[in-house]
Amino acid sequence: MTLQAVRGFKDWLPEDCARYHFLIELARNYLERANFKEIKIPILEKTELFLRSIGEVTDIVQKETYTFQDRSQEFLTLRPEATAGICRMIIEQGLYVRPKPLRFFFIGPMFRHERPQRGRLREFYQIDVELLGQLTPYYEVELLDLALKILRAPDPEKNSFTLEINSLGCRECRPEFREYLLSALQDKREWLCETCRERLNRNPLRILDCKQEGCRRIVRELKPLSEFWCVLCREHFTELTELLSFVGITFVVNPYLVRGLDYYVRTIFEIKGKGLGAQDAVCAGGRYDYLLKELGGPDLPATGFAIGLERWALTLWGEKPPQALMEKLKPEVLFIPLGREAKREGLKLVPRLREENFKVEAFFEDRSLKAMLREADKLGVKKVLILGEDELKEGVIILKDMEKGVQERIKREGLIQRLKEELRK
RNA sequence: GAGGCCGUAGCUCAAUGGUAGAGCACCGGGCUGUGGCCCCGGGUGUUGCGGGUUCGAGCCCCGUCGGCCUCCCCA
Repeated sequence: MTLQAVRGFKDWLPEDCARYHFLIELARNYLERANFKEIKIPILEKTELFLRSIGEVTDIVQKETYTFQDRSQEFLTLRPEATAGICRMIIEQGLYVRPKPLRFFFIGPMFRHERPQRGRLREFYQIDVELLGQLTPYYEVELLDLALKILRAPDPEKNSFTLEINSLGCRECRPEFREYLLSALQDKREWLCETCRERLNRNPLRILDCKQEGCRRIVRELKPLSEFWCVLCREHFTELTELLSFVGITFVVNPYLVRGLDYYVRTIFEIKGKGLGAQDAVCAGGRYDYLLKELGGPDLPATGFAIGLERWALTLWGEKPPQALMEKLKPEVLFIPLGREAKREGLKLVPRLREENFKVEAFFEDRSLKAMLREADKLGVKKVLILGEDELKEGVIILKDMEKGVQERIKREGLIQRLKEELRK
């Protein structure tokens, strides 16, 4: 192979467009009914935006993003996520003065320079949903319900998604837990795995969801994060879980669910899909009450989630899209002209049929009727129109039903009416 | 970024270090105004790429690119 796509970047074949567009349209439909407004943000942002939003753990930006300098030596980054860009937009465009809550959603590709594996590409699509305002737990439940409804909508019978939630506490109480973590783990340092020893310095919360059995044993001995919640955080979480039960949402409280970044507070969640291997979070989200202010905007609490489009499709259908979706790719009508005059006629007839909203393929090649009918068969087309010299003379056209295998010579004037009757039942 | 497995035709996969194959797909014909079924014919290939070992490499070694799996990271 002399030339190939960049690693981790995937082509979308017609079949891929069919299934991804189906999911995107479905999500868009749900979001718009919940009064979320679609927005678009640029694919490139100044690197500084991500440095400031991701904060302390700056090596994430350096190691995991596509960052480069443009011709004027400015550092730019292909967006690795949507939240930072949307916050920048809200501040820059003054959207925060609009009636609260603000409800926005964005659909587009994100870029992360990570090692590709199943369900993890370097270019991948997210459906990103953000809700900003004075956020009571009611809003959070509304949002969780919406996320689950969207994910389950393509196949409501099948329960392929499970919701996990946790609370990280707030600025008042989380530092206390962090202190406790550091001191409690200090004397157990040597039993932690190598990466967790590194995490002690860089990102201690992450030790909670380490996958090594040794670390997990140690973590289970610790006092849980929930013991450190302040009164407000405790009340918030209690009300949240009570409301989730009230509306009948099944969930698992995972006390070891954490986020790597500092701006997350209180409620965080993940929705995991079945059959995805190690990368099984189809949807992840949480509150980021401090982010807008940290980026120089107003003090506006916020929460949101992002659905990974490719993972969503993988959970629903695996590698192969369902047959019903593929049917939409097939044309309804195929025009086969025999001879020069018939081709000329076709140039008028075919667009006319398309104006009537039929999906029409047309062959303008010099091939045998047999060969073209063979193609028609492969296309899966329902009706074939054959126009030859005899038909031209008589002002008729052959309408062939490919499923029944029967054909009929009908008057040209009656063609559209006839197709409507047969295809628009 | 670390480790492991893998890479042969469009696809799925065979081939002790000794002449690269099968099924499906595809192309041509039987059949220049009638599809599917059938029959006949065609292998369509830089064995990912580059080097090395060997009389001889798809197979062994090194490098590289890509895929998958686990870790890292996961905004």
